[in-house]
Amino acid sequence: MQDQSDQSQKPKRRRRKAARPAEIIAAAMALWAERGFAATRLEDVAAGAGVAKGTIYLYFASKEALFEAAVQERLLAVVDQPGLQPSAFSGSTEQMLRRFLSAIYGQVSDAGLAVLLKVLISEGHRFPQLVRFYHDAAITRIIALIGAVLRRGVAQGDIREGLEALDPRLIVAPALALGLWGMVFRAGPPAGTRPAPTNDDPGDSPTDGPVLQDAHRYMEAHLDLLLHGLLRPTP
Amino acid sequence: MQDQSDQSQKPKRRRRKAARPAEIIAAAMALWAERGFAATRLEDVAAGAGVAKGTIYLYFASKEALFEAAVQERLLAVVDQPGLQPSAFSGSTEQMLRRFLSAIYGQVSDAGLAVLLKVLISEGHRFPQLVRFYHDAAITRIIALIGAVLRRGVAQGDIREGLEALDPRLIVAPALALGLWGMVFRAGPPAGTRPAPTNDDPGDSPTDGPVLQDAHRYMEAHLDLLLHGLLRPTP
DNA sequence: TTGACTAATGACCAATCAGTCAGTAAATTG
DNA sequence: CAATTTACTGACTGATTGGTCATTAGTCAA
Repeated sequence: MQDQSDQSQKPKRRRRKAARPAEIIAAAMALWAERGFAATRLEDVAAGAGVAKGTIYLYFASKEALFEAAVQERLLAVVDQPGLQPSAFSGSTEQMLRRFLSAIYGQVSDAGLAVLLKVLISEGHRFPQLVRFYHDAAITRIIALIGAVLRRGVAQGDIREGLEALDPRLIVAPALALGLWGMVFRAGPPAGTRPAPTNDDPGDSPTDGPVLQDAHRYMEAHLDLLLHGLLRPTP
Repeated sequence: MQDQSDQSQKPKRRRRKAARPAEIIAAAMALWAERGFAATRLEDVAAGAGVAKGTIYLYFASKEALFEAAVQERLLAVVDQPGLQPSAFSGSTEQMLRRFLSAIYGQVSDAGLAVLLKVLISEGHRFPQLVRFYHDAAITRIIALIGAVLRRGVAQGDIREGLEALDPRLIVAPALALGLWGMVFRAGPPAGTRPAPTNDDPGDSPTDGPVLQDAHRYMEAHLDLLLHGLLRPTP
């Protein structure tokens, strides 16, 4: 224990009404990322945010409401990303796609969005209205954006005809998959949790390295694959 | 289910040691699919399987063990899929890829695998050894398979040079994304965002598994995108 | 300084649920 | 047809945790 004999600073409680909600959401998301939604106790969220459990209920009506608030807050940030604005429609198809994918990968490799995705995937049934909101606010918008990029590319003569109607999910899928991959395989057990400390094989499979590091390379490969496909140009 | 109205009048209990485990796993997976792992009570699993809760513990040591058994059983079935055997290495790149993707989509659009994926994504932290098993038994193998297809395609002159080292996850990602998409949005919002459904083209894949109609079109688009990319061939 | 207001607390409550086990009844054996 | 075995049952329990609320204390206007 450090001394707090100093009479003045550091009161045990502080009233910071404005800052609490964001802090609580941040703490909650950090815990959801590592333990999942159901397994995260509200008491731990409180501890992480430096408040007591009751305080959470001053700002959020329930555990579900806390998650809904997190999605709301986070999703708007995603959609307002500069690379996902209509201003992204300019230049060559490659430029448009690169701008778009950069924005998407930026969000997806950020832990924040991946956490919400993870919870939505596993616990979505509990939040039907939230799934709907997510669908309307994010999915629909992103899909429309990709559709626009495709249509513009075709109009410009860059993209093969007929691909205006390509399912836009095919374009984003690798980015989503990368984010989820990171959540599932990121740094297995922290070596303290498992009672079996048998130092196994080096486990340096080339495919599950540090995700953040080669996310950029992955994205470049993704872009190249999108643009040119696998086949080599016929002479 | 038919009830046997034979000489014996339907005893309240029946002893069917051999059939219980599979029935329990099936009931559990059905519930996990709709409610998730944590939210599924063992009592409901028991009801779904037509047994009492205690019976589950005759066959599985714990709730976790039940999930592990489900993964084990299901994963081996996936990997033993004919399209995922070394015999898939023959013919043109398009043939190889089509065979491979058919197998993958067949598994992914089957509810069984998607459920396990869903639980692994959300609850993976609880099953580190299971994540490892999954990684070793399925991921590594599938990734190696794709790597082989790529290398062979390059050797045959079909695939652009340099793509031997393409991250194989880029190839499977759209399939996984489709499976998860189905889990999150199934019975969700109506597809107002999808392009016009041009329904025709009876799914006449000869040896494919049961791929749903929508998934089939998605897969064909995926394959086309993989092979040719977006750009139109330069004249 | 004081009093009023209210943010913040944490002990407590009630509900949930994984896991247990003494007992029951279906099969099997002699 | 007992006697024996064992698959099966379901009421029970102990631990966990979402949510409550009477109490405490930080803040500020008068």
